Amino acid sequence: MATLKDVAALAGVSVKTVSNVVNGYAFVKPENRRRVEEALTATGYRPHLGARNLRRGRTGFLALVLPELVVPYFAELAGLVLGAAQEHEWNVLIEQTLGTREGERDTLASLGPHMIDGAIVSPEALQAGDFGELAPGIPVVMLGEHSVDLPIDHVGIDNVEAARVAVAHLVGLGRTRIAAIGAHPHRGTAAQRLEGYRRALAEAGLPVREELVATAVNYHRRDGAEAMSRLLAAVEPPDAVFCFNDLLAVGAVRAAAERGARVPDDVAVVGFDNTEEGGYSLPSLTTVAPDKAAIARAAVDLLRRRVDDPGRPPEHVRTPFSLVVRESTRG
Amino acid sequence: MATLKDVAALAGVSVKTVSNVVNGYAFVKPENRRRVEEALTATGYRPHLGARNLRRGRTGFLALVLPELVVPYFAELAGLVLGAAQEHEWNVLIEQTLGTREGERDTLASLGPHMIDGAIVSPEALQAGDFGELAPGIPVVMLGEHSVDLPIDHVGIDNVEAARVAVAHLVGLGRTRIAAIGAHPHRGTAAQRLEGYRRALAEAGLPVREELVATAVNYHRRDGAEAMSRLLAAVEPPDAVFCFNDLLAVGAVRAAAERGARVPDDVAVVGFDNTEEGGYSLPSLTTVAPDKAAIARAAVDLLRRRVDDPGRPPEHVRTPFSLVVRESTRG
DNA sequence: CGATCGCTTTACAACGTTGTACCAACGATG
DNA sequence: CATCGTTGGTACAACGTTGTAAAGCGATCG
Repeated sequence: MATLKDVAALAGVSVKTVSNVVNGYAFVKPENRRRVEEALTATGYRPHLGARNLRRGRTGFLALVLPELVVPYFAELAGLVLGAAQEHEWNVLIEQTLGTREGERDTLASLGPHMIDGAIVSPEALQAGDFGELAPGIPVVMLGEHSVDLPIDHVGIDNVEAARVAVAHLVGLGRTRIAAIGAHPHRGTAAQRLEGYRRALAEAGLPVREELVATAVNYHRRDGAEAMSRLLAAVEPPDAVFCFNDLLAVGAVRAAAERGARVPDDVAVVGFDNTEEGGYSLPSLTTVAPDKAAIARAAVDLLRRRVDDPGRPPEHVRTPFSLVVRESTRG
Repeated sequence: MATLKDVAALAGVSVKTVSNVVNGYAFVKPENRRRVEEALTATGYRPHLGARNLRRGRTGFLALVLPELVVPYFAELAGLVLGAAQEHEWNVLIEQTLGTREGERDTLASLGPHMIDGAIVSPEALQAGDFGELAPGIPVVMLGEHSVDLPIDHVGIDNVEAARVAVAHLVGLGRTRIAAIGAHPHRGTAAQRLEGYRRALAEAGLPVREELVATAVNYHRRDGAEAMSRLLAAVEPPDAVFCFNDLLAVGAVRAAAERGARVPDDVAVVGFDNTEEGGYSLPSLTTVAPDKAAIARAAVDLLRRRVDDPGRPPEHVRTPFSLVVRESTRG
């Protein structure tokens, strides 16, 4: 592989001059610049990023830390982050934590301070305080949970409001026994969506029945199906369900079908995330649609600014969302 | 951040001795080893991978090049590759090509020879000859398409046989007008699955009707839906459809429902890939289930061996598959 | 008792790049 | 004509790591 040395030899100039041309330094004699550029293409020179990193202290890598790629929301998000990062000439290192707190710890620790310029983290189990100790000095942008008290950059939608809108939609259909699937003791987003759920019920003058709030350990299809089965087996089953993500909703729809409950006639279902899958399921899912592209873009932009100026005050970016109404809540 | 120098100073030994301890060199006096290890933990030393790369010539990175993360099959595969790579102490760099030949070219070219130890590529549009020129000297393992003539390591299932089995299953249900969705002029896997389709029909003494072979530009849900709509609009619609991946099948099922065709009563549907989504769709999908974990493991193993010994003859690994029969073909 | 051997450690150089310091040529200025 | 600033170029060191060569040190052998 061609190095600066090779190119310099071919062009008849010093190594540094070639480096200057490569880096767009202004004061290079046109004649020399031409010669160097020729030599550059002739040798097919590619800078050695490891060496550059060693010298400059920047790696050109960004870590995207998320629970699981098999969860469509994260897969879609990852794709968008990849695209956004490319525009900043960043390469993306995707790390799966598998949703465990340990996984999130290990990942951040193992990446070390040298390998990445910064990280975009979608925390699931990670607690607030963990960040300071785990990623000392690593610029981090958090996704999802909105904890204003943390001195960390953050991007996300207003989860409380989004959940409220979703449940208000169910209320608007005339449903009164509205269940929630996805409560979780240690997840920030779960708490916020639950809060929005409560708020919508309160606004409608409906009571919050604890037996209609189903927890979900993970947010997979299986968990949604199990929760829905439990709910439908009750003496007074719900006439609507708000699921904290689309996967839960897909599982819930499936479980409803298996138990002979019609969606939306007997149970209306609302999901969250607007994954493509929800648009094709039978019935198609009404869902909260966060602007994922905006999230990805904002996260990368924020990280860029943080890297360029580590001292700046942390910023909280709220990205827009909308409610997409489809068959699962349309008589 | 602590460097070897810092650790050495603290332990009162030379830098190299610390390096030796870090790298597990056998001949270090126990006393010194102890002191170094203490200093190591005291300083929280983490090797600088860029520097190590520069020195060793290995980066510790592996590129996973695939069309799109939003396609569940690739998301699942990516997750598994991430896991398998971890066991080899490899970090994974995921690159999306978006299925275009240009994307695949650019990706391989931009990664350059320095950034990665090797690449696992799931080609979609890339032509056979492209590899030699694009990735000169980069160890590559190909996934999916099985082109024995290429001097490149390769992992995949027997696509022809898998397709044959899938279609034979439909034949076994007594279906006679069996359609195929997913034909594509430039995709190796498409050609092979089509071949398996033809073979199964031939074995059953059924004619191959060209009007029952639907092409799909991409392999997304939308394409499956469009193809299914076209097929069902025909004078003599099919009574079964073999889709070249699960996404196409999901789209096909949706289109069938929209046109009032019952699955499987009116049209039986078989997918390919055994994505989790297919197991929860209504009806759940009968599908060809490649052993994705085996594919991921084999690919990483193969790459490891190729990296360690660039001269070895290329190997073609066939991973197992099975047919998972579910509601979409069960009366 | 000197030579030899195995273990242990170290100094040094090098990987490819870029920042710093410095030098040289040049035209313009006083 | 001496001085100065601008422009263009180079040599050198350093980023953190590890391979190489070599040296120090006991112990063992002839």
